[in-house]
Amino acid sequence: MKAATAMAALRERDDATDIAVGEGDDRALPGAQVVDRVVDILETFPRIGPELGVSDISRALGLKKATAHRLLASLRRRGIVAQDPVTRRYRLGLKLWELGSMAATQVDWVDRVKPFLQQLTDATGETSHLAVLNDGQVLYVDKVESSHSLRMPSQVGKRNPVHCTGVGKAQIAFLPPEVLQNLVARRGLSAFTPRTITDIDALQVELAGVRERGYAVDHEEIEEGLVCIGAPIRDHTAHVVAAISIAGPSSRLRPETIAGHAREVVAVAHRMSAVLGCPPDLLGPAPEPRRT
Amino acid sequence: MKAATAMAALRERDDATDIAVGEGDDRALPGAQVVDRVVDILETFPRIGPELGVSDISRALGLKKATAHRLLASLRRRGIVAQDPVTRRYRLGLKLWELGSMAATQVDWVDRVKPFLQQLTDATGETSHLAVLNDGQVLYVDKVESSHSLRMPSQVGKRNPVHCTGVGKAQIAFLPPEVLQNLVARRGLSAFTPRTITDIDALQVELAGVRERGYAVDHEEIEEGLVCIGAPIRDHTAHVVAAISIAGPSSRLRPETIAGHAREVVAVAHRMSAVLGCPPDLLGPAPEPRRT
DNA sequence: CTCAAGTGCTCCATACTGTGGAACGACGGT
DNA sequence: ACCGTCGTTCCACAGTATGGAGCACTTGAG
Repeated sequence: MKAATAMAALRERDDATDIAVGEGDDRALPGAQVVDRVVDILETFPRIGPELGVSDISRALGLKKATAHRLLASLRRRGIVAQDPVTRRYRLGLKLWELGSMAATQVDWVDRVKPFLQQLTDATGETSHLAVLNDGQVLYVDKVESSHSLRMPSQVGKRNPVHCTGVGKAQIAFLPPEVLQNLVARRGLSAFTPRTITDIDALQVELAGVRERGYAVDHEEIEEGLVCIGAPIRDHTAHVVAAISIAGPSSRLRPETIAGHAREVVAVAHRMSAVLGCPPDLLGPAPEPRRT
Repeated sequence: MKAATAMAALRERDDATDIAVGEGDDRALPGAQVVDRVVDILETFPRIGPELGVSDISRALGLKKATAHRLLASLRRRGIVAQDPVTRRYRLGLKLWELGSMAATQVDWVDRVKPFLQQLTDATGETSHLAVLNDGQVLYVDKVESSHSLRMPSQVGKRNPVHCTGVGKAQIAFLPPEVLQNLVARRGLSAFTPRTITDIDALQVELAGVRERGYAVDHEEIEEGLVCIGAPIRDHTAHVVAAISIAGPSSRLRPETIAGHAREVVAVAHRMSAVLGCPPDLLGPAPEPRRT
């Protein structure tokens, strides 16, 4: 039952919004204006900068300065945003972080699979990520840094497109076809590098390969020199609820070493799925274990 | 400069609200009603339960069902809350977690000191915590679990009183006297166990000891059988900005072993302070290093 | 099965609430 | 001293959120 609610939590907007035809539905329903503006303000901080003044926000959102100030003052009183006492500029507050961490613990399985991430980094020596599908993008939930000096900046809380990431392809490969169509229609297939897959048919072929192998590879499709290997995690109903990946420079994750690393990724993913109660026979393809 | 903003971010409401005489200041300023109601709704989830219906919330907050529904619908549209497609009940959404994690990365030093927490747990074998002072309470920002089977439940994102925790006492010991007075006046000194310090004068004596030793000990003051050893972390201006602690059962953290463990805690805290640019001569008392 | 009490949700006239133009004092840079 | 910009305050207006009433539906007891 816990897993059932966990699964529901995952699909969130993917069930509600992705399947729905449009997404910019009835925007002007009553009670929405202030709420929308508040959320807009909060989303401005990640977008523009970590520390913003009233004027910055009013300019970025087209609000009057007085309005922006009033909303910010209300949010400050509640600790949602904080104000630097000397510069008088605002930043996101710790109360917001507190609420956010409560949201995370509600997705109860996250805590249960986190320990395995460390195993993955230990086994491969590369940075590993845990990500879920949310609102048509992948959202990085946790990571364990590689000990190598060459590594990526922090990604926890960040979003990325699904079609050019290991964790993305590992998850969308198992979506119902019409949901995938909808997702692509809404988010598009933007190119980030020459190797990004921008054609829907090519993507379908790629995803068929993912289903067959049980893991997904991102060959510098979102960033030059960055290679990822991702594998899906399934809950007790065998639905894909998240994905893990390792990420490293193409100099370390070379074509001839990828299969070996993928074995580790899939092995850890299967262990996570088992913890979530996934029946062993529904785990999906497992590469033959390393001979010892 | 990064450290300067980091410091400001810490003190947030402690400068703004704690020092101010009252805290329930001008509540009825315009633009506040909807914002307050929205924050009230969000805070209801941690307080009542992780999954609430419209009626639950309207009852808990005294809102009309229609109002609660309208606000929840607005929040859902933005992903701040999510709705289970079958039970139609609401829970905190991943967008909130996303925003919260952005708030955390804005306190940029957190990422810089996190690696040291693992060192502390490795050295002591106990669960270690990183916490900041916020709104007159300690807020747990990160933790590394002990490998022991006997351990505490997840505390990240949770709040605790300052007067009966290692991380709390380690921080309030270095507050300006009037700020401490204010804090105690607002939060009180509630008793959780027979050993909780509930007298302000006794607390002052205890805190003087903390300043002298450079670390704070919680001897089952918040929970029977739970012992914590905390030490402060200072930024480049030598201000205390956070604290770390180890926590374990009184059976493992016995009186005769505490001094030894405290050495480790203080050593790691000093290492963290050094990373934040604290001048070595302002680190505070350092117990003589272990002889090798 | 029936009924009643519960749920989440919708509608709409009312009036309360948030809006934004204008103005203020305070900085910080020319 | 100037000017531009900052965050902040004020207040009349009107646009917006409010909540009572009622909807369709599920749940559980009789």
